[in-house]
Amino acid sequence: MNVPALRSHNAALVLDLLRTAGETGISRLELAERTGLTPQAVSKITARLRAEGLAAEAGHRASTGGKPRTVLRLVPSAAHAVGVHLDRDELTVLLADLAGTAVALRRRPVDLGAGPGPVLDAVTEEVRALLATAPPGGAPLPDGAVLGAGVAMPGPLDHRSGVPGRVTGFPEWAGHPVRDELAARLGLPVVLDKDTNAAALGLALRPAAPGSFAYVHLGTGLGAGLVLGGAPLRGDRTGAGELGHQTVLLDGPPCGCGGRGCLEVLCLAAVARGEPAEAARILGVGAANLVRLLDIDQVLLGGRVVLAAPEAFAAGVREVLAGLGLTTPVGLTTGRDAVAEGAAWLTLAPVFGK
Amino acid sequence: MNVPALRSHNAALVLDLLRTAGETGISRLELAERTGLTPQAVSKITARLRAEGLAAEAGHRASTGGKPRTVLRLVPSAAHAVGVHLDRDELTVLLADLAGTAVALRRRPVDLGAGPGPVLDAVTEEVRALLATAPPGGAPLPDGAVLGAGVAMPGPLDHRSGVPGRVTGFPEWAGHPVRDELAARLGLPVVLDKDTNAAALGLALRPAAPGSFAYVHLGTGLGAGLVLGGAPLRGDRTGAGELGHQTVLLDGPPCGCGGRGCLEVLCLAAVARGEPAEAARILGVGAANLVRLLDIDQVLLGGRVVLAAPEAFAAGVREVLAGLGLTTPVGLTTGRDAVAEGAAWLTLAPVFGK
DNA sequence: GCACTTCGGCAACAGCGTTGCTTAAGTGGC
DNA sequence: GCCACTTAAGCAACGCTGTTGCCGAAGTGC
Repeated sequence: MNVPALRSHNAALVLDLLRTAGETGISRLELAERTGLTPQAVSKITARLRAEGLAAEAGHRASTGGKPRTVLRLVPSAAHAVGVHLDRDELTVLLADLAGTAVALRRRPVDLGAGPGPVLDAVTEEVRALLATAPPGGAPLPDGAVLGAGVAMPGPLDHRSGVPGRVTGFPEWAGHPVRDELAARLGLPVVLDKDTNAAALGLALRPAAPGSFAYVHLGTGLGAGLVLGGAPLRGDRTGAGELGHQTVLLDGPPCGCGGRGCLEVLCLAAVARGEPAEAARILGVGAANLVRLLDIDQVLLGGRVVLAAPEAFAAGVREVLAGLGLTTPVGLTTGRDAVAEGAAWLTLAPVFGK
Repeated sequence: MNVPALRSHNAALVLDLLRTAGETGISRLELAERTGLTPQAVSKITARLRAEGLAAEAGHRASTGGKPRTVLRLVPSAAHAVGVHLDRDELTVLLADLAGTAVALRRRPVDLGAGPGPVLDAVTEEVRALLATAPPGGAPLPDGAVLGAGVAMPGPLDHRSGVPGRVTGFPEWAGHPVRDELAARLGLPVVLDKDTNAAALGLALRPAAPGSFAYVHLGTGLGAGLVLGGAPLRGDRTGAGELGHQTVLLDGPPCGCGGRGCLEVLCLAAVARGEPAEAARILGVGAANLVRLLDIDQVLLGGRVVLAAPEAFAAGVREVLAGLGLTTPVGLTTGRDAVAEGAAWLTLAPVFGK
């Protein structure tokens, strides 16, 4: 690392603290304490950030016997990013500001099975329309205000090259250079990642997020996004989080993956049989395995099947954990746009050194 | 991060490259390429390291039409660390040099069940004896040459505070300040960690180690050390790697942990029944779960039970992985001192920024 | 009204890696 | 044997980082 890299490292550190402070804001001295830098260094860094329009002063704290601290806040409108959630049957595109808040959103049905050509046409159209109209009622976005686009889709795929692998049931996507093609079409930097990873990233960057947690997604399939020590775990082949094909029943029913007794098969079979309590129990066993293996701080449940009966699933999972003496909190994700928001974070995160 | 921190960061970066280059050595220009620093910066850094005695010039490369590159090497004898493996029935202490090579070793039987008092007496005695006699035939160690001691023992424990939890079958250790007491007795900085974590750390720091792997240990129990992206995963409660209590047989035989169908119970039962092939198959299922969930690059098997029939276990695990279409390499750890060597790395690793 | 406390900017500074140049030490053509 | 060329590595000057010392600004409380 060299001196310019040190500079941007520290700027990102300060920006991230401004971000997590949210609308409450944070003073220069608090920034100094949290970063370990001297107050004078923080003054210089925040002066640069203010000059760039990324931060602004916003009132004062109460005095404690001397000059009151000046509160600084992130300026969310200083930059934006596009988040694209390309699901099997639906396309969601949204524009997020620097704080990750969605300021505009478009949605339309798609069929992944139609292949990359027509689907990427649809993505391009929707993103262009999104940028042309957003923000609603505000001034049009100036040049350079959109940092890029993050695209989340079902795995398997390779996040480094931005190329999908053999998506189950959608063979025409395998090997298609989705990231590079979209980058060329949109004229923006594009990042591609698995849907569960994007959702987990978005959850990890919430101000009160625990350091390590698992986002367990039960929808058309079963997958997880793992966040360990604040960072999403992807693995070299973007394969991490394949919770659905964990063997939890030796010599159990066969699965299309070649294995037997896979968590996904058992859990979805219970759902199909109309036994939600059993599905929740099986999901709980999978969650307990995660908690014990990875020593995580929290389990977050999401996905269509879970959100159809959220409290029942949460209670079922909690019961399994409690039965093993685990006190790990079990939460629920809200809203259907978690993946699209996380996709926007794929582009925003580097600004904050994440 | 401030300027002095930047300096030591880069020094650690260079030291780590010198370490992984081993006896082959590495030239200044190669260091510059690998670190991204300019050759001149590398020259300054290596000059400081040479002045401190941590690095030395060692010959030249063949010329490629100009001045031949000067080869630099780590000076392993520049510093040492103590590694302590405190197992249920045996105590191993060794002295490792800066390259992690054991230069002296002592071993004696102990009984963890005797409680912290007599056992820590034994540790103190053995470490003192080790330092008094080592290195054999060489000059006595100068002051400050021993950076500290790493202690590895069976979990559960808290690596941050250096205090064991309720070790199964050894309740008198729970809450005993092992790290602080040993630090006071030895007059050295002490780091405490789980045996599997220490072994995994040592394996992770071998020059050719993959970025992500699992060290699966089958001995008196079943545990794993997880290395993800080059760094051991410990978790906030040092609980990561609890592979033994993964449920792999829903509603299977009960386990002392409160669960059912735990991998450890099934695997050890197969061993006890004299069915090593079945034990290997079960272990393979556990390994496959790890590979799929974490997208790791390699599985390394170790522990007394495995090492009693190493090739049979490796073959059995490979077969399960292959049956699932996984080509992840399965290796074996050699030698009974892997944990003690890893324990020494607990102290050495920070020198190299690890 | 004044002493005191606390915050934050100005100016000078030490030290980082970088740049431009020089010297050292080889190869290979003639 | 000489010389042009190539490559490696150190010296000196430099830009820029965060730090230190100091001072004015802006509050509180006797």
